[in-house]
Amino acid sequence: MDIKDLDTQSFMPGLSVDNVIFGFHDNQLKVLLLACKDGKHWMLPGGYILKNESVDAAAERVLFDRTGLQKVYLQQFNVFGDPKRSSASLVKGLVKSMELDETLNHWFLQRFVTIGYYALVEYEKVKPKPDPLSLSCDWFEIDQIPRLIFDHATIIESALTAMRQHLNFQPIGLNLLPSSFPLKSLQSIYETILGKKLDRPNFNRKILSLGILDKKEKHFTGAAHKAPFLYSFRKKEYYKLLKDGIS
Amino acid sequence: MDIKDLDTQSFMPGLSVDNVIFGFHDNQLKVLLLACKDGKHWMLPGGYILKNESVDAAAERVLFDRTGLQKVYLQQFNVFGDPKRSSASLVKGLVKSMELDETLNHWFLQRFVTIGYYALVEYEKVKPKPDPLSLSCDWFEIDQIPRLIFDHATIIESALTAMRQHLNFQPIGLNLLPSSFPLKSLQSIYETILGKKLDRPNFNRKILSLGILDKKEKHFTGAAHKAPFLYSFRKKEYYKLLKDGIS
DNA sequence: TTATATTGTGTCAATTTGACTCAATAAAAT
DNA sequence: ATTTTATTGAGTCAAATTGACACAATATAA
Repeated sequence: MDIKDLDTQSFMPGLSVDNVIFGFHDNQLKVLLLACKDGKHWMLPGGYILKNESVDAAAERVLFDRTGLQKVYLQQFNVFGDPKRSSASLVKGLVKSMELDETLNHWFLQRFVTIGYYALVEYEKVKPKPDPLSLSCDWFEIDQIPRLIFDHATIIESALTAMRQHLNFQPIGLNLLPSSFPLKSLQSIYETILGKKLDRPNFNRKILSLGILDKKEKHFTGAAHKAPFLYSFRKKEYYKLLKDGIS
Repeated sequence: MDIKDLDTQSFMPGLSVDNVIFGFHDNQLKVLLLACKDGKHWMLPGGYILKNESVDAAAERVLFDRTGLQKVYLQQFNVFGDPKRSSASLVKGLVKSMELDETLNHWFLQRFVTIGYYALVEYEKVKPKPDPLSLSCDWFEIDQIPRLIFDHATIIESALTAMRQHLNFQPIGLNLLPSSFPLKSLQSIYETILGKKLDRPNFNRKILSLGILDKKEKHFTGAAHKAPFLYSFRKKEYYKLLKDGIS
């Protein structure tokens, strides 16, 4: 997005998209956030919808602009349409800190309905880029989220709930893990999303029975224990399951 | 909605809600549709969002205006945001048939992103009321849907898919059936939504094990077979399951 | 050589599911 | 009055799945 486009009527008024971008690193689920220029708040990577652009394409564009990634799992999950979701006083502070042309104020001060998406991306492949309205772009552990603007904390909560439900009838992990990985990493993702510990033998049995994994070579981590086997996703079978649903 | 409000800037531009309202009658799942004034198309009950109204509230208002019902299950399920979802030529025909003031044309000719909701309502309680833009309001069997405008057929398909998935971890039926009903009616709802036949003994066992039903008196239908027992939902337990999810 | 941590396999009972059978019964047909 | 028909609801049983463990294998550190 280019700020100067805001007053040239390039975007649909009153509508935005916000992406909850999940990555996985150090056996932790992380979320990508942007630092507001007021130095006090963080926010979700979001943006507006071009007049001739589909809403899905806008979400993909925002994802690409912040991460450089394309063609990853990006799922619309909820619309946040409360007229009071952004407080006027906070917006005014933010707009002031952005030092924008006065004529742009009316854009930011309007009411926005935002469409929430969540994305699953490979942490290592992301090159976080702040947008023109923010100072920096960084990963945060899911249970150490800083102070967020508006209802963005609610949006993240809601994304987690949606993922938790999708997990029941969709495979997960292909866009979240590197091309090969130990089973334990996949289990940790499930545990973090579900918010509970899983029994390893039972998890392995279950996930292997889906027929979406290929066993590869052993991986010597240097740690003082048996080396785990690495696995990779069988993409064709994975996408088939994603489409048709589990069981 | 009052048509004259359209040019007084009462509504959020470019945004609408569309409700897929499901009812159940004659062992058939039905959808409530409105007849367009062009005499050729039908459409979903939809509307616009007041400047100071939440999106959910707008969907509730549309539902109430068409059915007279409030406080029923109404679930947001998807946003339809393709810029080409409404064809300009069709819109022009529709606007012409509505014989509106010329100044309103710009409202209908703009691009709309619509937020899809589906509702489950008790068929017998609905008093279908056409809106100011339509000729009539009627129920249609789910597999006998007439020609619809725009992407409304896709929206109905998508609502069914969403329901099918929700069925896996949510109870269903409370707002779709009268206060007491035979188990077979509930089974028929499940069968219609899932699009497949279910084994009666197994269905009964499963649904009764949820602990959300109270057995009531026998109901003599006048048919030449054993009279079925009626059941009613235990509302407290039903809503708890709706909130927490099944299993 | 032993200790430690973690992996992958194996077991087994409990639970759930799928595919059936069958007796009960409300009304119509004889 | 008796038989027939259609449908309900209970019961059975093997197969599949799940949950809760035990345990052997093994990569490195002590």
